[in-house]
Amino acid sequence: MADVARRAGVSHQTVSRVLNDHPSVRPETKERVLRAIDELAYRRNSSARALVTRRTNTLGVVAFDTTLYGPASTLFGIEQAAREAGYFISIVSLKAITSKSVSEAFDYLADQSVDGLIVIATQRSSAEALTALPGDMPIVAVEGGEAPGRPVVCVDQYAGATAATKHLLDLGHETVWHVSGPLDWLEAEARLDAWRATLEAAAAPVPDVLHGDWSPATGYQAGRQLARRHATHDDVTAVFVANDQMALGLLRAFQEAGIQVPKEVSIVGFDDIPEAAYFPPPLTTVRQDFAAVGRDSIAVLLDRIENGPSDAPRRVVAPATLVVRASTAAPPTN
Amino acid sequence: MADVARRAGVSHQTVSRVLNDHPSVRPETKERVLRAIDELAYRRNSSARALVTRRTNTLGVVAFDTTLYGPASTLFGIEQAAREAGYFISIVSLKAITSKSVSEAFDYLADQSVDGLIVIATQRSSAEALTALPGDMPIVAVEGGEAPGRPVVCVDQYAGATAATKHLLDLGHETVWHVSGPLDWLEAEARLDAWRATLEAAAAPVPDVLHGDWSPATGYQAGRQLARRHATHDDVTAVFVANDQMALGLLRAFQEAGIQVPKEVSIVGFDDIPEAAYFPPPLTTVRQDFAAVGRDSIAVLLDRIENGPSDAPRRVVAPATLVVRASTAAPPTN
DNA sequence: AGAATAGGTGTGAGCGTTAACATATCTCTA
DNA sequence: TAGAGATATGTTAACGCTCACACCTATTCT
Repeated sequence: MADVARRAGVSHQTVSRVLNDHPSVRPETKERVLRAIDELAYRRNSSARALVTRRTNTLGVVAFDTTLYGPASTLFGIEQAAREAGYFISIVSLKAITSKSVSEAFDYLADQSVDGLIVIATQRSSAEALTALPGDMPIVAVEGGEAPGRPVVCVDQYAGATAATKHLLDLGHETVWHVSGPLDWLEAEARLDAWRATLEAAAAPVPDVLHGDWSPATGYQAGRQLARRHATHDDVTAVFVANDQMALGLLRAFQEAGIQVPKEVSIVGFDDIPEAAYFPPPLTTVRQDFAAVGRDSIAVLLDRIENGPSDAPRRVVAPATLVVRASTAAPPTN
Repeated sequence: MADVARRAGVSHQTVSRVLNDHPSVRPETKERVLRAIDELAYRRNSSARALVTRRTNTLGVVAFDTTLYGPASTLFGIEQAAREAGYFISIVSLKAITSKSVSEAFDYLADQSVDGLIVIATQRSSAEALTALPGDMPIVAVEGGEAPGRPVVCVDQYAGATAATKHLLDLGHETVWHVSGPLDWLEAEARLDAWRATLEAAAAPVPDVLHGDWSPATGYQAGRQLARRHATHDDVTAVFVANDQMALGLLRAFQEAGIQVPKEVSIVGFDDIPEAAYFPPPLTTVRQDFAAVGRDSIAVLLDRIENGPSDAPRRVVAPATLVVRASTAAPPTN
């Protein structure tokens, strides 16, 4: 910086002013400084800057299983939004979410002096871990349920699951079965709750819930169970599956059992992964607006960083929309 | 730090020594300092440290379309390995890879003073952009072809594609068709080359190549073309598809055309995405060891950072293994 | 015309850490 | 027991930047 100042014939402070767009620098001087910067390929030292401003311009993100479509998309959205806002993103991708691993991740990122933290708190345990974190760092929970005192940004799981269930009821199905995700996931719980509430509101019977772990394998198992039931009873005509991957497993199990979708049984998934449109048959599912989640979470976090903690607990909800394809139809008329 | 020193009754330098595991500190003193650190919940300022050591302990990663399974998995592997090595990871996820966007990403990360850079250079253009980057920063290319002068870490695409093609030939197929990825992707090119070379080595005819863009949609289109060919000619019995998502599109097209897999036509994919085992039918495919790629790329990069640029251009290759499932069988005997 | 104001620029200090050197204490050997 | 060497600790000076303030020049107002 001293070199630049010398070359431009000004003081280091003026160089600093140019770098920070300070208003009171003569255009001519500014021009001269910029030229010097360019000629010397000068780059300001971010560490020195961070040392004095006490701001690293870096945001930490704690995520879990980022190879799944949902988390990966959320992460992507966050990264885009952060970069647009001029912030760097430092990521910790956890293999398991426990109170311990989350607080380790917190320590790790705090050591890096991040300005704020986004925790993709998909699981109940992580939402709990969140409340245990020191309170002086701005934190936003993404997909977290009620993290007391922390702002939360999430997709409207409830509305999405309601739309899915309602779609099936509206087609004329007596009731809708449900294959849920692991119940320690808040999303799984929200989808389950919405499904049940929608059935109850329609005075439809509420069948037993089948449980999976998001994987196609468990969807397949659930599918086999439902196929057996289909063979003996006659009341399985519609299934709302908590994500697309499990829905794929279900489709496979039904195919093996000779059950036609959607002629005999209708299926709705959740996520709208890129493959969903090419499932056999193309899957009716619920699409989540991950880009909006990314934008909103960054916006809320930056607000917290700049204006300090707000008293009003915020909860920002991104839309989820039903995408109707070929896996749903009216029930068979016996 | 001064507070800690005062509380422990030592100088700030001794505190620094304890923090950096300097050998010559009396255990008793160390104990006292550690207690003071703990009591005051002291955290060393990473910016100040970076300022004087000229090391930020941060690695930059430039990636592209991180919602795809491959890049997301690679990223995950890199993050795990970096954290294990005590480094932070700062990510830039590009929407498009051009020479311009890569060099912008470089500037962005250079402004953050990263100690080194990993570029997931899946596309030819990014591999080229790589060579244009300033030479004073340690850089490792992941999945890049020959980035002159830069070390490269990649999956053995060639061996994987060879195994896939050979598997089909060994089953008795006269030849193997190929649906490639976009040819500006180095992986697509390597898989194509390996496929062609394997056919030629076996003196099998080399059919025209069909082209897709990795998406199920283009796989579907390719599948329709092949289904038409299947109806008129009789020479489509085996297809090697450059990734699993396109293979899904193919399966769908074949199903619509009434072509049975694997009875009439065998299909092999590439990637082994989690869904692949539940495709109709379960897909024979090639699995890539992304964790190894992550580990290796970090290892090579840290080597460069610590020992300076080496004269020997390195190329580290991670294994790809064929996973045989139910989408491949011997050709029909007419 | 003189004073008040605003715009443009320079000076010095300090952010919290580590490196280099200086100093004090201990241990071992001749 | 003296003195060399190792061990343990303290002192001072950077690292490269921004902040607070001081200063100087124009311009405007009374």
